[in-house]
Amino acid sequence: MTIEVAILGFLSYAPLSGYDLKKLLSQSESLHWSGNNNQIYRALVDLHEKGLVERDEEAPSAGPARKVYSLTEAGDAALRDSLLSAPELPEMRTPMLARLVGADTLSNEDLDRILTAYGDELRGKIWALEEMERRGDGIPDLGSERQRVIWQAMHQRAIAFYRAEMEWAATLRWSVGKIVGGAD
Amino acid sequence: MTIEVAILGFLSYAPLSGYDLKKLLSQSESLHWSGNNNQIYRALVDLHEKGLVERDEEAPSAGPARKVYSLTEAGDAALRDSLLSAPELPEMRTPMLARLVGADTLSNEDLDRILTAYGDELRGKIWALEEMERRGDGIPDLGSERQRVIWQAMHQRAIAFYRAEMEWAATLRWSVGKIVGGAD
DNA sequence: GTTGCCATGTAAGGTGTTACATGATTTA
DNA sequence: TAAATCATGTAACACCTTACATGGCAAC
Repeated sequence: MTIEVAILGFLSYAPLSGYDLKKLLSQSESLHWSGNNNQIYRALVDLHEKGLVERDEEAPSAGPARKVYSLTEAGDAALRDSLLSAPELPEMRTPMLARLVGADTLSNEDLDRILTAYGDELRGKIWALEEMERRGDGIPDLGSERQRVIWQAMHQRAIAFYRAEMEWAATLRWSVGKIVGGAD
Repeated sequence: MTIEVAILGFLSYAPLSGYDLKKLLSQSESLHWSGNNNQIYRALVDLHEKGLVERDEEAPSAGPARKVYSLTEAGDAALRDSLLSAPELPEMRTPMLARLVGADTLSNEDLDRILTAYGDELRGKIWALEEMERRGDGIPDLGSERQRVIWQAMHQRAIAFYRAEMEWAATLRWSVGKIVGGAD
């Protein structure tokens, strides 16, 4: 379970509440997590049952009750184990590719329009991510200098992914445009 | 539902059975589909109930029974609609990024080892995809010349994705190696 | 006094995977 | 005769998302 690894990772810096984790996870673009609660609170219950995290219930003098989680020794070991286990390959999910299966039903104009719209959408996303970077948003302020390099690289990876997709769409648009030379 | 779009797309070329579709879908790397049956046969039932496909049951003189599906007019319209609707952004799922959240618990050596192993894994994947390409595998033999350019581009996109990830891992390895200059 | 943030959780459902189950035909 | 391919389907479960539900505190 990939979210559990991320949670254990974050807890390796400091004890955190579910709410804290939710913010950290949804903040970070490259973790591409929707920000839903269901998953996180259930993952924490699960990790607690497995003895990988400890729960500390704060009875607050002011503000809402918080449950603060921290790594146990077993949790620390489990984190190391999953970091050192055989790496999993990444995957891309691009609905556009599924759409293009049926592209032969489209006129050249429509196909061009679609690829252009896709490129525009991607440009917007890239712009937003670059803007985040400029503001220092989306990059957790946790860990060593080495780790800060890693956070940066993760963010860069997300940007590069969208940029590659944008360039791919532009190239494809050019290729299919060239074939028919304006026919249709 | 992204798989339904792909199915409608394939059916726009010719009537096909569930088995045919299964082969086409799992063949194509960029559609990144596991090849499971559950999904596909249920999707076909679903599309049939919605009136988007027609089912033709072949009573065969030899061989097993086949149910051959073809697009209805409504199906054709639905396909066009989904192609022309607002494009969805792609996503990458990279478990490695989730792992790297906890990278600060690792020594420089271990981190280096992990990134190296990841790069090797990616290299293997890229090699396999390039091999497929050389053999003309993984690219459906369907549609116009324009469409063949699209199939090619889809395959190229998958390769480029893994290659970008491999280069990213190498760069990160170099960056973190530089920071500490061999310390630990 | 209403909006926004802190903080916890649940319900329902969509999407996808692995594995199971069956049986005929073709190829080595 | 054993293995691969053709062909259909089901069961169980993992993962992830949207939306719902509740309540206190802070700021404007």
